[in-house]
Amino acid sequence: MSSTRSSAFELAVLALMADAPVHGYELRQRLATTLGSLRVFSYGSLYPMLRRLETAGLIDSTGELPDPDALPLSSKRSRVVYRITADGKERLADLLGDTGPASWTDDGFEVHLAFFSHIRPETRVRILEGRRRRLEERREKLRASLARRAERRDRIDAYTEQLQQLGLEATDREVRWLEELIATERNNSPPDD
Amino acid sequence: MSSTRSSAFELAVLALMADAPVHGYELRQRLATTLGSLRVFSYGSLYPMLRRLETAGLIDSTGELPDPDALPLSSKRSRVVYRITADGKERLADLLGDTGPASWTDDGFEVHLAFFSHIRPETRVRILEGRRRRLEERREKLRASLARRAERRDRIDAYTEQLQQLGLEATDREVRWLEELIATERNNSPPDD
DNA sequence: TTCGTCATGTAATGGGTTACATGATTAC
DNA sequence: GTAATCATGTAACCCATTACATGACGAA
Repeated sequence: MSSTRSSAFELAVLALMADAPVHGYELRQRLATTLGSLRVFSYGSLYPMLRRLETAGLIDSTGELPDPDALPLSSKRSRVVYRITADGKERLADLLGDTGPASWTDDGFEVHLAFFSHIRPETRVRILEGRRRRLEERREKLRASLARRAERRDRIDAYTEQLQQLGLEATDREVRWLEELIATERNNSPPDD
Repeated sequence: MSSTRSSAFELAVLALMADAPVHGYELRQRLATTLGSLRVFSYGSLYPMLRRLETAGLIDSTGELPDPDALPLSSKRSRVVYRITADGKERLADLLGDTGPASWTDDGFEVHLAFFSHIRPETRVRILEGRRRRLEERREKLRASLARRAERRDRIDAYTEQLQQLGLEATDREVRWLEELIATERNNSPPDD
């Protein structure tokens, strides 16, 4: 219910807050480094989002000071520090476990992956497989389209065909990439490390 | 001036209309087939867009009947048929020639490519090179990020690293794809055919 | 003292979607 | 006659961005 699909954003915020309490400004920096250029959120969307989350009881800002000591930037600047609540943690778990109806263009998967370490291994495999299924569907559509073109039953532009060819290769590569990740995951170890 | 970045949409509409007069409903079908799943526009955005274009004098709807004869679906259904104006053609030429500040995530390039046959060969090369430059920048950023990680100066998630690795490969492949297209274009012939 | 950056927010705008409303025509 | 699809539109909403407004603090 009420799953307003800014959920990737919400997921990222809650996940970062689950590690440690943060204030808005810091949160944005961390989002930028964690998500890379996957997605950049402006303050104009971040602060209203924090409001929403607090109203929903998923985070709260009552405790004002984040780290009393051991802080090099010990400043008394006005900050609003948020921490995740019990409800928020539940919501986070839901979001993390949800593969969603996400189409292959959604950055939902990428954001998910950025917080994969927060997820139980079985769930990880489920999510990876979901992504693979969607990519396989796309791959089939592209193959079908290219095949129709080859049979001259369809008239698409030569440039569009090149684009589809590139898309097909990329999709195929990502499917194989996912299969490697799934295999590694089933082997019970995260990639690398 | 006033380049409200729904220009990819505008470009597609004007380009299709430059081929032949169309009405809104048909336009949407054609957009869907021409652009594939690149981008799908709903009527809720298409009809207002047609209004805007007409107000701007880029298209006009005075001539109501598109094809008096030679029409299998000869129906008297109420239609508003639009044709491109002289101003509209000018605008289209501008849009087609513009590579824009488009970031690598923009679908502007893909839409452009879908109408590449409308563009003069030299301009095509310019656009392809622009895209290549942006991709090369992205490639360098990804390489730098991965290198930092390798030197342990940066701590990014293992999954994120995998994602960056995939992104790097995809970017690299697209650069090479572009180089082939550019070479073919310099050879003065469109790909395939 | 002035500039950068920390820090929080609001208002206006952009660019789109879904759902709704309406009705004619065609195929079964 | 009834369902699909052709055809045009509007209203409500969603999600996010840019630009603006404000102000404190630290460093040059």
